[in-house]
Amino acid sequence: MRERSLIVPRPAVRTLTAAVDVALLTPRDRTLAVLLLRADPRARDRWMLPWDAPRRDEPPDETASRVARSVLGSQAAALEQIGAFGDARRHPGDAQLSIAFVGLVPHGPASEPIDGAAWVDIDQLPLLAPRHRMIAEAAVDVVRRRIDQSPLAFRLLPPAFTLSELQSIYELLLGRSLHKASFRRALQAAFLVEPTDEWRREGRGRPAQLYRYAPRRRRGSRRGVRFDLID
Amino acid sequence: MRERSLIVPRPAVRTLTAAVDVALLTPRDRTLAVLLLRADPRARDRWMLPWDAPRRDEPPDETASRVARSVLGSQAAALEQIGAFGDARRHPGDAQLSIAFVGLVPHGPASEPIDGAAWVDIDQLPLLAPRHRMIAEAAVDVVRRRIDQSPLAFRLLPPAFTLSELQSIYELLLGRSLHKASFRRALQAAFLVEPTDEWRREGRGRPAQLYRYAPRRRRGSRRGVRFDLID
DNA sequence: TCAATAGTGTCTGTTAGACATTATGGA
DNA sequence: TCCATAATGTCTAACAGACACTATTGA
Repeated sequence: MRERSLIVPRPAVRTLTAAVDVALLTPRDRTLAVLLLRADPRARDRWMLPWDAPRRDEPPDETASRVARSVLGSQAAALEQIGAFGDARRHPGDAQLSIAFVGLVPHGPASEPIDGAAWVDIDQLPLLAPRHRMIAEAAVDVVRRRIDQSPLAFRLLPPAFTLSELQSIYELLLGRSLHKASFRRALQAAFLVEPTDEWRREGRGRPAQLYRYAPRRRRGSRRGVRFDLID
Repeated sequence: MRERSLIVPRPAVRTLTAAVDVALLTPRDRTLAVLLLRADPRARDRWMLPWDAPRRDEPPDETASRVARSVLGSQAAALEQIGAFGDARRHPGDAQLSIAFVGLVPHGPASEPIDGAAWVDIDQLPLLAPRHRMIAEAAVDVVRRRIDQSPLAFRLLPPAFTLSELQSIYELLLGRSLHKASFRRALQAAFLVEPTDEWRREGRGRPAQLYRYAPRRRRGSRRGVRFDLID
């Protein structure tokens, strides 16, 4: 049967044009916003995601964090790869392949973008290259899907936050409202946060205690399969 | 502030060498096995994942299914992208960038590989290029993480299967044993399978009814956040 | 008959979700 | 005082997990 192994000859690599594209997300009002750059200083209605080509021998994740730093300033967002996109959809630099990353940015003064950039509501994307629109939507998708598996919500909040703010983030990402008492019970059981001795008052109502993210132990979670399918 | 926008000049793409690497997984005994090819007909102890370069204008997922077909025959495995790997770890074709895919193959006669290929226990990987070892491990990781979010288990089984087989797959992927009655209750509540009127007897013991995958409705699953963290 | 596996009924401790109540601020 | 928000206590239905039991085959 040696002939059959000839079906798979030793392959050789090919070159293609590649770019690293970054979708930075932040909570804004009641939805998520993505950071866009003007694609052209003269065209005021064409936008793009921050992106760049990898430098020589630069791994994609380093390219991504370099791109994120260049638009957010020194602050380094926590980036995660979404995947590689290489179909016919057009990229603003006509890259054949896009390596896409998503980053979560806490809402606040640190998230002020540079000139020429703007936070845009994810449900109201302007004119974007098809590849970039696809990546922006995939970024939201990835975050929504991983929210219950890793502590992503805390990356969208400043170091100190109220439990109501935390719950809002979860509701934003899950796309549904949660029961307050249950939410706090689950939070307490998970040992994810600890209270500070600060309180915040805003407007009327009782002031809220501030908490910080302080994961103390992984919950055993020795439970059966739940079959909570998404698709 | 027009000067600040100069910090982000319009980027240009670069070319790099790329490959599409495929990790095909199948259940085997009590663990997962990955399909490996001999890296060199003369070297009997050097192996590699199936891979190839994308053809001109061929999207990565098409390259991946082409590679999968070439080693599995006509059968098309359900492939999913793992991500792009581009660090210094060496690739057998010295590709700078790997676009990695994972595919799930049901155990059975259809999974017989071509000559020069072999299913290898995932815990006993032989000598592999570092890039490929990384991809193989990431493939298992991805599958384990998504098992409770999508019906991956059914892709590792033939169209008709017993509930004990299904439970074994879940136990294999979750890495722990499940309670039989609870497992079946959860399965029934999820409306994922339906019984056929066939039964299978093997060796001693009562014959098992065969089921087929037939998702009928998405379970409401309107439950609070569980905070079942993985990391 | 025994051994082995499939499949089901029942009980119990846990918990998600609902509801109500108290606490504490501003207007 | 009234209203708004935070925070917590209690109840209940649902459910995960444990156990026991029946069912059906081969040896």
